[in-house]
Amino acid sequence: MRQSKLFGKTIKEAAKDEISLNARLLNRGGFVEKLMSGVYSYLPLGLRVLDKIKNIVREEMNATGAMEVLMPTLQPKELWDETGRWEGMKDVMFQFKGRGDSDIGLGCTHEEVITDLVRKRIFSYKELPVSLYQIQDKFRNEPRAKSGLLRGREFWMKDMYSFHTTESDFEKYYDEVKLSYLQLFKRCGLDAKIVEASGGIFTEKFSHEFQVFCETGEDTIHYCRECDFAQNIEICEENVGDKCPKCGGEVFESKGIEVGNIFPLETKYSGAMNACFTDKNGERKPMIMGCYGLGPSRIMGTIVEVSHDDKGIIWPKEVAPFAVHLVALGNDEKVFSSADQLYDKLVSAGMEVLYDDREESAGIKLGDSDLLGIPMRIVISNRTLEKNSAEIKMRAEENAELVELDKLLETIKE
RNA sequence: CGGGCUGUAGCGCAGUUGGUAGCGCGCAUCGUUCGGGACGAUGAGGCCGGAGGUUCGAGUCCUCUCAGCCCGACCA
Repeated sequence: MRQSKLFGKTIKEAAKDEISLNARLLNRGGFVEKLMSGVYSYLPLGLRVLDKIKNIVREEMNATGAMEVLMPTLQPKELWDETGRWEGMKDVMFQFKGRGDSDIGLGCTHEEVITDLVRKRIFSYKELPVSLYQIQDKFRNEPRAKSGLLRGREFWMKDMYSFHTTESDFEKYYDEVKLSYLQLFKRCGLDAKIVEASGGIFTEKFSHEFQVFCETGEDTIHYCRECDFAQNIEICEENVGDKCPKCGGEVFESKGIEVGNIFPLETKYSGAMNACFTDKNGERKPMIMGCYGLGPSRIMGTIVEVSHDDKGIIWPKEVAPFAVHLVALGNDEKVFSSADQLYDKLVSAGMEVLYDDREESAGIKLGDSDLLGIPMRIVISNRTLEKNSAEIKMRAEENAELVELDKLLETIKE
């Protein structure tokens, strides 16, 4: 991609009413643009990042044996009346009239729809277990949208639902998804910790949150550094400094951003909606369910919160909008023709390259490059051409190295 | 939903006791620059968030309203 053609250029000063760091950097870099409170457009750069995150999520969910589906955003009141949640969720769900007197809601979660889908298609224990997920825009009329991409009214969510014949089969899958989540967060450059939390309206049991420790998080976690004990303070009985109930170590506190949350649903929805299967003995039983949520757009914001410096974003390799930022410095024909050639070579070698071919000053280009946070930067200038070399810099590493142009491709491919 | 702050050019801001709107950045054109947000010149760009009121006259005063941000409450 030639930067001169890229829609969404950088801006120097962020809008003053964007206080949150992720929103400021993403807005300045031309990744997102706010339309209204909690509602953002994704520009080409931002969409690339979002898509990379979604694809990581896809790969990891598929690896658990789950299958991707896509359910509607428009949903009829009648379905939600089966669980009583049309009334129960009217504060958070956008609800309005369709044709005639029909009531329609915008999807804020999909338990009702998925349960309806599965009860229409699955009848026997032979067809279970099954796990289905979707990656979709969700709508919630948040009382207070805030913190840029972290809490929006329209946002991206991956929601997965699994259906099982037995509690033990469910538990086995639930644990598998836990590991899968840890793996996908790691690939996104996030160090997420599993935290026990309230089951909310879903379950009497604990749910499990995936928390990224970060000062700007809105959750507070009590945890032990010696073992894996960690609880959201909304359910935690231990205070800071108390003994860890699991290993006797000390309890610490941290703020956290909840990037994922998984729940044992048991038969709450299958029971209410009559989603049953026939077992070996010919008995009809409600399916045992789990649900597994995470937010790709919130992950994107979280990455920025935890991975940046004073000059801009530092994208982890797997989610970066481009692998390489090729920057031509100095508006000199020789520089541009060399950079053009290198760009063509890199692209034909399959590299994802953003090529800054703009006629801008060195300061602007390098500053923008810092802001955009692409992991590897290759600089071509008169200075480097004299040495028949390019300067390669990894983001967040101070020292740049000079590499001969001819050997550059091999260097990058490693 | 309570509390606080803010709405003036695309963005950041100034605008005095009420007298008819300005600066910086950005944008356009020209010239000089070219490894850390260079410089000069010229130019375009405004329903002062909206409605009502006070006044000879409102960006400025009053009332209402809408929007955004922050702190709470909420968070399926």
